[in-house]
Amino acid sequence: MLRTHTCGELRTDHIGQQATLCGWVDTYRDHSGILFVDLRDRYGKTQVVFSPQSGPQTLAVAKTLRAEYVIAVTGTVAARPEGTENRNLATGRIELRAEKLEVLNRSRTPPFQPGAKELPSEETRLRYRYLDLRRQPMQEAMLLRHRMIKLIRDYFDELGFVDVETPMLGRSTPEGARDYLVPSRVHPGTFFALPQSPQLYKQILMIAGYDRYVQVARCFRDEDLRADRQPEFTQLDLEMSFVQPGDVMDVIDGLMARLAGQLLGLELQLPLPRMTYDEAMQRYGHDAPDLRFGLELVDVTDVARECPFQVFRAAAESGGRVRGLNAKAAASRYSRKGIDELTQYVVEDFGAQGLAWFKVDAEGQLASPIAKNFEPGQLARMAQRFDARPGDLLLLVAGPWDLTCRALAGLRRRLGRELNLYDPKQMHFSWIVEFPMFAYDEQQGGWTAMHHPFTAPRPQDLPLLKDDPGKCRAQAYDLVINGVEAGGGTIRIHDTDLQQEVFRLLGIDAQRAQERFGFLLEALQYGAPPHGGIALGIDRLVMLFGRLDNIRDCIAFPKTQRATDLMTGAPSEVDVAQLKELGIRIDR
RNA sequence: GGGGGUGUAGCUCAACUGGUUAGAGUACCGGACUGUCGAUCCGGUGGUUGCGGGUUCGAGUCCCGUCACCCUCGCCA
Repeated sequence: MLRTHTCGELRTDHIGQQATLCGWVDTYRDHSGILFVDLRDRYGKTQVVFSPQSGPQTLAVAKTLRAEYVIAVTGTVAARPEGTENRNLATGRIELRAEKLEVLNRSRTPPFQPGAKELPSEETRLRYRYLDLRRQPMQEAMLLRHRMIKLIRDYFDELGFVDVETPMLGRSTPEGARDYLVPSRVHPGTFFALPQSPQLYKQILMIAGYDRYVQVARCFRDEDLRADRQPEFTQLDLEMSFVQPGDVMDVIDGLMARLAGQLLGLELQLPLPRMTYDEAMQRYGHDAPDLRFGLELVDVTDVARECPFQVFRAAAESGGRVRGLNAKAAASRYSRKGIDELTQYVVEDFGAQGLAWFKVDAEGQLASPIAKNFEPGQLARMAQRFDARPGDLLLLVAGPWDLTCRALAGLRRRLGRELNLYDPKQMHFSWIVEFPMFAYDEQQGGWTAMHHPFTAPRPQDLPLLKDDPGKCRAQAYDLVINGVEAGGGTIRIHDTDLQQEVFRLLGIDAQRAQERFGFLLEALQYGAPPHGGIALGIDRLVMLFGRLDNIRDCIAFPKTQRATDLMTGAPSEVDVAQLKELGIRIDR
């Protein structure tokens, strides 16, 4: 090693010792006769002092040092003179009195300094990612990620899980997300697809008898990005044989308890709370509700049906709902203009017709421009239903069930943030269970799988497959942390006949099923054990545990929202020769 | 595909309703300084106001188009 210690290591115990440090020049303070350099590596910072005692040659070279130069300094560890200690620095009681300096590498003037307070634009950070990754917050995020994955691997190893790698080059399955395709040179005109998840492979592993499988697996989905979504992401993927939903959830409960304990010092109460999908939609309008705060939805469709207010009555009479929420004590917080903004939000983002509102006056009466459209008794019933108290603000949306869910869930999330209804440091873990098997696709006019087509229905719902698929519930469970879907899983179908029946319901005819999933259908006929599993988004977990608000901040080399890499310039055009070899011609 | 935000010096930002030569901090360059730690002090360099077009006597500012980045709806089995 070129160094004897790291830049975060030296303490008063080392006083008098010779030491050699290597690192980057974080800052330098040149006083002509004496010169200070804060030398930085990922372990910390140490002050190096160059003075006439360092020798004229060394001092002269030190004067040429600039930000981000890489140097090796040898010297004596010394106590700082009284009164010059730096309490903000772990190494602040000592300094290295330089005797020898070697410039290992110079740096161009960096576009930004990793130690600076002001953060450059994210564009600049991504363009010069190697500089950004030198920043302490990024190094902490990378370290947190490393520690989390280490804990995960240890945990599953203790439980007897086997880590098996599955292929990155697989078969395209147009169901679900768009695939990233990889052309085959050997078979021109054909393509591999990068995995959206190792779903089918892990089921095959169960059939192969591996019993408990785990993998930290890279996955790819060619869909539009979000603050918590990358085209390339990492899943904790696992599968178990001979299990029921509770068995999988118990394993994850244990993992979450360990991660929360080891990484955050939080003790989780197990089992984690479990709520059905129906209850979540009823109470929060969302299948991944943020349960750090209440603000539950209230249904007043029955009142709306009788009231003269046309907007409400029409919604109620056409099978829709009128629901709303009570922003406690928020009437003064939102002016007319503020409410207009909320209205614009639900209208533009969720397609609501509008946002009805009431402010609760000092007498507990509902006041609003639309109040005249209601009879006093109806207003009183609504006030009671919302538990309206003076100073409250009631916000209501009328429309089809799923629209009221989406709009009010969005509104609830927004109000939770704007009204500081929760402590940002708080963590809430819960399960949402018993999802519907199918969702009806209005455009295509048919059933689609809510999770994926290999999901097993609840045994008691089997008759519903034929009679009323919409009511059929799956053996499915999602882990929700702070309103973020951290992962989801299901018990799988292990019976060929049932699998074929589900395919039929989804409009996947026998021939297509055979083409795409024939290998699975075949494998199911060779002694498939009952099995199920789950996949958790590791990037999201790191984001949540690190209290980051952006998934890019916990990925070393992330993509932009347009799925490009600003550092490498990927994706890029390729040589005509490469295309020719693959039998591909670009049409544009 | 839709909605919104941002784009001015290497970086972070400013520039009232359109009006003189587009400013500040920082970085950078030069000078001074032997105990600083966001060092300080003096001086200096640095601009295609993302790009293209238009309106106007005059555009960083207004209009149209376009590009990039971010947030979001759709999408993400």
